[in-house]
Amino acid sequence: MDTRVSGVGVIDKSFAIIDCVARGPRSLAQLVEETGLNRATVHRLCLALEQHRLIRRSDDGLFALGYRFLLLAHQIDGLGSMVEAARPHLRRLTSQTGESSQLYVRDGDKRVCVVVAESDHGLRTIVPVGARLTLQRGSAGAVLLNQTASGEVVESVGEREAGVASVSAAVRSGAGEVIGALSISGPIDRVTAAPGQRFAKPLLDAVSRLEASLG
Amino acid sequence: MDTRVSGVGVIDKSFAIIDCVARGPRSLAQLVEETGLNRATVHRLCLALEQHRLIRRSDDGLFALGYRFLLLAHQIDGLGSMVEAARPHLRRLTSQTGESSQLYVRDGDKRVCVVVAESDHGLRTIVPVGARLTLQRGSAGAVLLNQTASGEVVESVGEREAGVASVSAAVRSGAGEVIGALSISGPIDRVTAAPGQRFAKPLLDAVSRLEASLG
DNA sequence: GTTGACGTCTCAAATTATGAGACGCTATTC
DNA sequence: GAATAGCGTCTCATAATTTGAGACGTCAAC
Repeated sequence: MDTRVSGVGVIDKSFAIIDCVARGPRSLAQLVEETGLNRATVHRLCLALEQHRLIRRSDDGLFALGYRFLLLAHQIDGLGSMVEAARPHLRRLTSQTGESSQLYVRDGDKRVCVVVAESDHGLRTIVPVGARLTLQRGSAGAVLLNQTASGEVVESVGEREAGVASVSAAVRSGAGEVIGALSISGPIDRVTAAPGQRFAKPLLDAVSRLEASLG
Repeated sequence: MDTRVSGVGVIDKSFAIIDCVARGPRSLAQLVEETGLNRATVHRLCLALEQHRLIRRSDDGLFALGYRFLLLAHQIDGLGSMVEAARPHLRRLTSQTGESSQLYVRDGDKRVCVVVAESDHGLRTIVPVGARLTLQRGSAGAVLLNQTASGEVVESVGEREAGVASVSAAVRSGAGEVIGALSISGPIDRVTAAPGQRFAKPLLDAVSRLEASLG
């Protein structure tokens, strides 16, 4: 595995190791094999990452992700409170519509899913928290590119993934800037080719309530 | 600031920078001042961390925590599903008892708070998600040290923090090993000096339901 | 117009990180 | 029971990376 990402070798190698461990607990030997790094190097970097609580040792000696990531995730500026505030609104929206809902924020030229409420259907769109998707396709992307007016929704049908349709609306701060996109998504067969028409009202209601609870 | 933690200089310096940024967005100059590192070094490490999406640049040019921590937090082995499963149980427990509840997991000689449901009281115990506390004091610590039997609760009064009392019970896996501690906590004035007597039943009920929903 | 502080960049020098190989332990095989 | 293989851990001479002084451009303040 070519571990070069940034040109700072130790950071590149360390996060190559962390990426392996993020897929599940692994032995030192497995990390050596998967990263292609020298065994002494992997060992030394694992010890250092362990001291920083980015990696931990499970009872059977395997290396696993450390809990420090949990704390760091909650320290992302402004995200913690937004996520906590948004969760009940997404649950309620999914309960009302019967379809999964997601909240996205913009990260450079991508969007990141930060809250998810999944529907009970056996067939449902799965977007895990932390997933990074393009801004170029999907209704949430257009919303986060600031291409909508307040009170307006965007729908997309089969843009990001075949058979899936979605509708999104912007979540704005008190100052009016777009801070997130709230989406409803599901299979076209169920949400129809006009999810905007079908879900605009509950979606915009949820946006209004979320904006109110953010202050 | 002495950045040495593990002896691997680049990791130590990088996480000194990340710790500063975790306290809120900062300029390069502020990071130089707070870490005591050379400006060129901070700049170079910030660019590398940015490429790894551990740091991002906000609109006004400040360095902020990157969203990759959100994804990594959700990839901590087994934690994501446990946290999702636990959340409604903690909300319900807090609703029933009127006091805040928390779920802890063990991390070496510490415990980490992974789910929180806060009560509505103006006076309530605040334990943020990600907080790391000792195993030596507090009811959850004793539980995670595997010092309790199934169906038993542990209470503590003023041990970890003056004026606060808590009661905890072990959450066990299907194989019977302790995987977490569910706690109720609040001011002594309200939860009394015998929180175990007062809350054992709803706490153990919540534990049973949580264990059932974990599989 | 001048000055100071900021972020960005370069590259010679300084320092750290690397990795080959040794070691001890444990499980497996004969 | 002995031999072997593979694991994790550790050392240190060498290789490679990282560092940081200083130059540069930009912008705001005076």
